[in-house]
Amino acid sequence: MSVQVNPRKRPVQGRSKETCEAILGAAARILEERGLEAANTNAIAELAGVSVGSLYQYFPGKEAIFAELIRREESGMVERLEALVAGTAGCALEERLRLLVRAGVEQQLARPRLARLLDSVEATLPEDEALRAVERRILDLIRRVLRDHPGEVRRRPSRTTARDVLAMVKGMVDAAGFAGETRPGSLEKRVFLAVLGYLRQPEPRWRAGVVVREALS
Amino acid sequence: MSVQVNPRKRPVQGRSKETCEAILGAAARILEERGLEAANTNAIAELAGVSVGSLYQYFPGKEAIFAELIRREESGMVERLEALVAGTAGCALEERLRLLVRAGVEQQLARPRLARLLDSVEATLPEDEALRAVERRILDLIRRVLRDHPGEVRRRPSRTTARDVLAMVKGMVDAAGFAGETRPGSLEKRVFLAVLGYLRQPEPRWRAGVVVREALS
DNA sequence: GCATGATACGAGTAATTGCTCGCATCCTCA
DNA sequence: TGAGGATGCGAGCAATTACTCGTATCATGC
Repeated sequence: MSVQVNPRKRPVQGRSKETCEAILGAAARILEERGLEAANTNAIAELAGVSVGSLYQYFPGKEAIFAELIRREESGMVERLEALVAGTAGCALEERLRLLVRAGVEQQLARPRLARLLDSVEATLPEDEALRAVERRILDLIRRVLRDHPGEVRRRPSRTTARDVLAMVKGMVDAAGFAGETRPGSLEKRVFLAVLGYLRQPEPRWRAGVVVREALS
Repeated sequence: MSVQVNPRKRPVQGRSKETCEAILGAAARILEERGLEAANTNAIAELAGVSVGSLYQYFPGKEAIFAELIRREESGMVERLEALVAGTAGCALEERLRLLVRAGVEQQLARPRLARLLDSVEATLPEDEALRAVERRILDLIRRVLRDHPGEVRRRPSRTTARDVLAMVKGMVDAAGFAGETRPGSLEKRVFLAVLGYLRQPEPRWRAGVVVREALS
């Protein structure tokens, strides 16, 4: 019943490493070119130029392949972001946010369809502690930046705020990729504005008595 | 090869309407409770209490069922939103946005997993003119609201701005639903702040000479 | 009530997909 | 160099899934 998402056996020789890479690369290409339904083990093995037997030697099933792709994508991302945060410790909030946004946009726009699909596949996979840890690191990193500039931000540096920021970035970038935007410049600027706007927007002051009559019958 | 997403035959008698509804309801429940992989035609028919033969009488395949679910969801949404915009013609921008956000949040949070899955399924379906039309109506509606309050918004009322707003709302609400948020109040407020912040955030003034040294080796 | 079309049924078939296993080949190291 | 482990192979079986079709039942108009 339950789905196994961990690799079955670690490759030790050089050629088996290549086999694994070929499998992962083929899975990625099929996902982005033909979609999730087309990404079955036979098709992956064939495009990889490898037999199904070899595939199953290293992965217990296609979910494990997807999971490995996600792990690589996410951990590459988080390491880039953490280096960025560490390397801009003295910089202004706007500069740091701009760089973080740029990294996120570039990552997601490099292979938009693949990134989008991996995101949605991730939601269907069983809980993976390694992935949860990476997710936490990203959220913590956002909170750290917010905490470094207390006077400039009106949102609390909570997990919720971090999740909101991450979600709006992902949402906007995914939509842009889907709509065919490929030049990162304009998108990056808009995402940056959105993030900054959310963090700086003051709580609205309720003018007493302003109640909207229900607009629907 | 290509996938047919239009219904095969319109039900004319009452009982066949019920059959169709049962099929659509069962498909929705399987999607939200067991995920996309489990939503095959046999399972849908069984849960609907209907034979596969009956299912295929009205839908050429499972994709057509999903497409119908999406069409209903989207067109229900767009009609609610359009009524809202029309009914608040004289109101302040903030009130109108708040109501729009509320409608979106409530819709998506009513059955978060289903809404999320339908969104990702939609991306894999072939182009459907009816769905593109609904999408356009939503974007136009956002642009109309922006145009109604020219002095209060710093973004152009373009398709891109509308897409950005829609994407950040969807992104935030999806993430919140996935994280287990069920109370709409707090989420609604944060999404509202994000939208307002994006629309009002001024373009940053570049202080000349502020260039960030590359933070990575 | 009966003729006709609409609706429902579900066993059964074709196609797809997941996965195994026995055997061939390659690599490493003593 | 040869023994043993690592790697690769792919035919083929089992399980799943999509879908059809002959038959039975129901609804409606006459």
